[in-house]
Amino acid sequence: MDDRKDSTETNTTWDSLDDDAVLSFINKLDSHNQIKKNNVKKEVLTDIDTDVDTENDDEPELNDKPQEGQSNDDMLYASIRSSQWSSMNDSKFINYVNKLTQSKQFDTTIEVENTSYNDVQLLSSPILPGQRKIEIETSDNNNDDDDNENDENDENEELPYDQYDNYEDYFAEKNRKQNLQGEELSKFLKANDDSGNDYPPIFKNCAIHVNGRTDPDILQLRKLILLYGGKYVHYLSSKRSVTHIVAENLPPRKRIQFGNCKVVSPKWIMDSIEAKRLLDYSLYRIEKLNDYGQQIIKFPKRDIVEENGEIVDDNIDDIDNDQLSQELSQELQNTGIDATHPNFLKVFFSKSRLHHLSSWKSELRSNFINEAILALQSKKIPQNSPQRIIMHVDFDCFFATVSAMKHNPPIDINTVPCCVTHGGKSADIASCNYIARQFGVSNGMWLSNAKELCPNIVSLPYYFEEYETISKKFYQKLLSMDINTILPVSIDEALVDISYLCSQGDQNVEKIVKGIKEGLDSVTKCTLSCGAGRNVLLAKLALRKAKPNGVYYISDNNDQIDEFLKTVDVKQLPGFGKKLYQKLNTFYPNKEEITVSDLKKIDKSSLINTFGAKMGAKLYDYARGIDDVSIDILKDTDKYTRKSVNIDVNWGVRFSTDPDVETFLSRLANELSERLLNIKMIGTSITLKLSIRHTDAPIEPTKYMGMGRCEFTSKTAKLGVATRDSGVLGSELKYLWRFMNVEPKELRGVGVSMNKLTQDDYNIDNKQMKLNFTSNVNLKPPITNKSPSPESYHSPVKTSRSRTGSPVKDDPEEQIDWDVFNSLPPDLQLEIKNELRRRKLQSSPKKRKLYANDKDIANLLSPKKKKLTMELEKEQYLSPHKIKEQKQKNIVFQGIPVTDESILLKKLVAWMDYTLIDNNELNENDLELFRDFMIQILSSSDTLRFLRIYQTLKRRILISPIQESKQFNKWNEELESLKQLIGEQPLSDFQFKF
DNA sequence: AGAGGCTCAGAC
DNA sequence: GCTCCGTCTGAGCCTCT
Repeated sequence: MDDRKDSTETNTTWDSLDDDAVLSFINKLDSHNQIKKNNVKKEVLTDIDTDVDTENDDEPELNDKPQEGQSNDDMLYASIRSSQWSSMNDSKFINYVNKLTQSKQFDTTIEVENTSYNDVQLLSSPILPGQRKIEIETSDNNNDDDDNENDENDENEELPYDQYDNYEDYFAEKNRKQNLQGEELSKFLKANDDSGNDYPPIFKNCAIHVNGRTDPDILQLRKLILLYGGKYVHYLSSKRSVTHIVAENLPPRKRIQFGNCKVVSPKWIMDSIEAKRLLDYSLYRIEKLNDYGQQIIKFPKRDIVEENGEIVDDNIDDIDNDQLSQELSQELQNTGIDATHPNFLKVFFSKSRLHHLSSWKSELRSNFINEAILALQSKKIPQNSPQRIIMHVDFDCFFATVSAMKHNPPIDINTVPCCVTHGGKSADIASCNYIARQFGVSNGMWLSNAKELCPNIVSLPYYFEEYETISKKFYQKLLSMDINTILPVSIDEALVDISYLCSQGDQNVEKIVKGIKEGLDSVTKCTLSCGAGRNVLLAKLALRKAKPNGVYYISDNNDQIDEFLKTVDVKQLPGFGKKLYQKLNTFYPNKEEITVSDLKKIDKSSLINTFGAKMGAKLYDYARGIDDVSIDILKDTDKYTRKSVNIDVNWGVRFSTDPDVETFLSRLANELSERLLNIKMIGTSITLKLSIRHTDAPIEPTKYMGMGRCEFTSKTAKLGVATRDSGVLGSELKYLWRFMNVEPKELRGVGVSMNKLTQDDYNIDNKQMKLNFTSNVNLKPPITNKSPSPESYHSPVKTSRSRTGSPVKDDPEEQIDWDVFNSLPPDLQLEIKNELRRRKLQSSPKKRKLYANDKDIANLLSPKKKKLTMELEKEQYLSPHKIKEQKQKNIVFQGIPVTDESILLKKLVAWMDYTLIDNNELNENDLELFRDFMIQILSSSDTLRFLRIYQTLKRRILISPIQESKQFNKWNEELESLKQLIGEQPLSDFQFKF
């Protein structure tokens, strides 16, 4: 089975083969393996649904009714006990498992029991490759449990089920035998292991082996483990794939293949060559975190250095079992990798080309520009050249060139069509070379589409570090020249003022530019192109002409410029995209290609009418070759200071519940806070941007984990105080999320944006500031090492005027020392945040605008909307014979059917908060409507739902920061009377806790 | 008229 | 086997004051 891996690794250089050769090679191997497989009579259940055993005689009935107070595990085990599962054959068992696990009664989140490593008895150890052959005498002395043996032998090897009265006894006996085997193996290994390695316990009783990648089956597998009684699962994972899962305390059962997952016995592990290889592979790889950081077991005494330079901590005592279990269940919960994973952001950004592009750019804008300013100032280049010459220099298909060069073996960019992608059919092409472009391939295209156009195209991986390295050389080289100024455009592109250089020597601009290009070529070992002209516009247009691998200069002569512009397609103008083209098209409805000369014919006022004041004027100038944009970084420093910090995630966003989203928002807040810290800035305005699946778009877009067609919406909150405190940002984002009222399942993208930025210098100044809201919260002065001024104890809230010594109550400008804030206990923090919110809502009239949203509960509860609801409610009396479900659908509150429970609860909670926290009036009519609604639920015998709603509100009111107000009392009364309602119900078989 | 929020387009 | 569709800026248009 592993022959394939070996031969590919040792005998073949994959990279030298073209796609076809690789394919035929793989096919050969596959057919070879197929033959081998067919010689073995074995049940492989790859497609469970289609292979249903019709003989269901001994298949237990599934009890579909979940019972109150039982955990999922309880139910599973109860289900196992009550069934004769042990007497089933594999196919029946799997079938049964499937039914069980696919039925809705099992939550997908199953707690994994924690065990400490110390409690685990070392019964066996992994087998090192190339070591002596292992021979172990086992009690039943069967040697046929390896991969090639057949099922009937397996059957014989099993303990006879019928000899045992119950599962427990059978289990105990089987377990005893297994343990015996394990002990012997352990003894043997200990006796023969002279390596001095102290391996952690890996195998106890049984192992589940997942042969291949993480896939949707993993969830099923997780349940399977539970069904087998596995209490704790270790899993060893390599990059992107779980290769091995080892579960403790699995009751023995013969090997089972489940999809591509296997449950194997320890004996199999002992005997199987495949297992040894797997272990070897795992042991080697295990040191490396997989993409999502699910590194589980750390091996001591092994000095393996992580690829990206991080040295893995080898201390086995550091293993955090809680975290381990958590990560594991998280992994198994997710059928794919999506934004619910704790490490999603980190991994996602590390692989996102667009993110890299952006961070490189901002890095250049801050660090490089500063460096360049110093370098340029020290050079004292005369700025009084007779003519200004701007050069736009850019790598030819940068990513493709560098990836091809750094690939092993290197790809000849000039002969082989290639592109840079993550691989896969809907992977975006980040960059493709000019050979590929001849086939019609272009950047941004999906790989599958590119392959249709160019079947031989080679897909290269990203080498982000290499791009940076080469870019550095590029910029250093540019800086070393006598340039007037330089404006970095992106990692591979810069605008350079070469006026001074061109005024020296023989003053042949084209020759000078060519010299620069060749210098850059040789430094970077790539090819670049340069365009030059009297301004940025012309430089950019010239660059288009120069590409690839060339230079072009538009002479500084009005006639020649006009001549050049005539033929230029308007789409080449910088900033002129699809939408502007559509607008321009109204002037020339039938023209195929609109050129700049066509644009020039349109008078200025028409342009301004069509494109707006600024854009119209700009286009008017562009048509005449005029562009006065400056690239002088020495002069306009203000222009290059950051105005906003954004985080956008529009890939992998798949949430099912509000808490999922809120957790994610917290992570975004942390990330945002970190990024702000990096640039030492704070802000007063935060925006939440949501991408919501378009109603016409399919639930799952064609692009894997993509966003598909979406509608966009955003909402801004003013913070009232400049901060980057992640807690504040997080709760602000959650607050916005709540008010935007979006169904979590429909979310396809989330973005946050921090605006109104200022340099963070207040942090240094105000270490001593304290918090205190005298009315609500009694704060003890925090203990500080330094002795604060007496004043700071009494005026802990910093106001703009407090500096001058007269703190003013309720000043909206108040500022909080977040360091002090963070040192407070969480409950106090919460109180303070709520207090802040209350003040802000009252002090900032803009905030009210949130309530003007027509989705908001406050408006839904207005009389106009109420009528609508009444009409909806009337409908339900029209058809008395509807089935229960339909009847329930007609129980509606504010347009939300009771069946949309999560939306309903969200709305109710928002309503409650609106009245409690934000201290708005609780309308008597609204309350009545709500009461009617609850009574309807109760009379439809949907007591559980009634309870859930009740309990949600009850919990909410219990944690409400406002515990004493008119509204609070009203709500309390209302909930109390709802509670009474249940008491009147005839149904008494429910038990509830209030 | 000016300020500010939301949205969109465009660039890499 | 899928795949990493971010981030900044400026303009236009709207509403509120």
